[in-house]
Amino acid sequence: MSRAALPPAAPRAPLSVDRIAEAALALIDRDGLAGLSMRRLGQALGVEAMALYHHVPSKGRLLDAVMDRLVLDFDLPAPGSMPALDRLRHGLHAYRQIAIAHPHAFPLLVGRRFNSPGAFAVYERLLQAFAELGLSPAQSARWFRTLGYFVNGAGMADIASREQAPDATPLLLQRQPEALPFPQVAAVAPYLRVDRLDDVFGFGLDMLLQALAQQAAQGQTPAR
Amino acid sequence: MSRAALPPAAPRAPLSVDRIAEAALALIDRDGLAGLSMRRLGQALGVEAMALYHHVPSKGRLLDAVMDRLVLDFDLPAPGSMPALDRLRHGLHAYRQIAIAHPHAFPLLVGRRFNSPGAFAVYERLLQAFAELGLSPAQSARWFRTLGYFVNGAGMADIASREQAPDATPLLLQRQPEALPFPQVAAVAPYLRVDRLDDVFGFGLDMLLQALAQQAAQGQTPAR
DNA sequence: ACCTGAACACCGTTCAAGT
DNA sequence: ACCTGAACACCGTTCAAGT
Repeated sequence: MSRAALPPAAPRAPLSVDRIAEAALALIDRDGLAGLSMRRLGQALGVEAMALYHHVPSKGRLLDAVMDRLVLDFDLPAPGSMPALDRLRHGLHAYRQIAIAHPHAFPLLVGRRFNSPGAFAVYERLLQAFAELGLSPAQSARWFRTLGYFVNGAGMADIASREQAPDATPLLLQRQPEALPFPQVAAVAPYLRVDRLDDVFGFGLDMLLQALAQQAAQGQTPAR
Repeated sequence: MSRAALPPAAPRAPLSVDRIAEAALALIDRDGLAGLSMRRLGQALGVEAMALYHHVPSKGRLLDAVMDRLVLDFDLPAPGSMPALDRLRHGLHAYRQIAIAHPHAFPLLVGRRFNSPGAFAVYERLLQAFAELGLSPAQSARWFRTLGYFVNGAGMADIASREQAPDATPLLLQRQPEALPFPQVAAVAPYLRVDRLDDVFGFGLDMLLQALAQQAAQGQTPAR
């Protein structure tokens, strides 16, 4: 019924927040957010569920730890490595890849407040790029949020479009869009398909970064 | 223990999907998404939980019905009422208000696929505005998604920034930002506060609608 | 210090039964 | 046709106990 005890020569690695978070992410990736329970996580780690509470005070804080783990995949180039605008473009594409690589975990980044030191380190790099472009703190805040809104919304849409949840509504859009009583929707539907999501993301991001560059140039060379 | 039976003169209103969805939304608004259970919803409707399954096949489909109810608040002006760009601006501001009015339910709109007839009717109106501006179907799809990413991301950030969930991480940003070891974050933090969210949303939306107008004008008057 | 095991107050959903 | 009640297989978390 239970597995044979390991020999003392290979003792079980001790629990730690990092090890727990890593296992939690793996479980979420495999079974979805709803598939993560303290009991199943304990099982995956070879331990009773209640043992986890010695390292993590609640499931909420465990999810925060998973976010900290996730943000490590946010590959935002360091200042000096390339021009600021390229760093932003590269970084935001990498951020979207988190949504694609971890579709069940990504909503945590969007829906939960994220104020850990690791998160702040990423924010700092983003804001360095804005400052390098000559934006004021007020303008930096606006662009920080605007770009964040875009990439978070894009990631969520990527997930909602791709995911075939067992209770999801049927995908009316993917087949026979011409049968719909909505002519505009029917005409546009082919361009809303999942295989166009890369194109759309690149388009929207370029649109925003162009406007950002334009505004930065204006700020450095005041009109008149 | 149980409430007295109502007299036959005032028979309990019969259940219906709409009545169930309305009660579910009220429950979500009051107690959060996690506070919605079939048992508690039944209780709110004066009925056993299992009675709900005669009108709704699963909790997933119930959530779809709540989305259908929510989208009724999406006040997107009809064609002819005002210029296309103003309709878009008005509609997208109204959409954000859904996030602010129903912070616990809004994530459903962002995270779940939304292909009901009511949703298509809204999509149709949005796409009519793009067509009126002279966008091709391919361009309409790009702008439809780009604007959708922005408003969905903005709504989620509005919620995450405001909500004081019991297990949320502390709000390092709101107080003593100058104590952080991240100079750029410290400088920008005052402009990231909750009381600046209206300003940020207006800014980002204007940025996007400007780019959209610019592109529409180019499309109608081919260069050279 | 770290982990276990029982218990509490919940879940969504199935099923057989009532009217 | 519509609703009930018991049951099944789960939850997060508390608490007292073990080592």
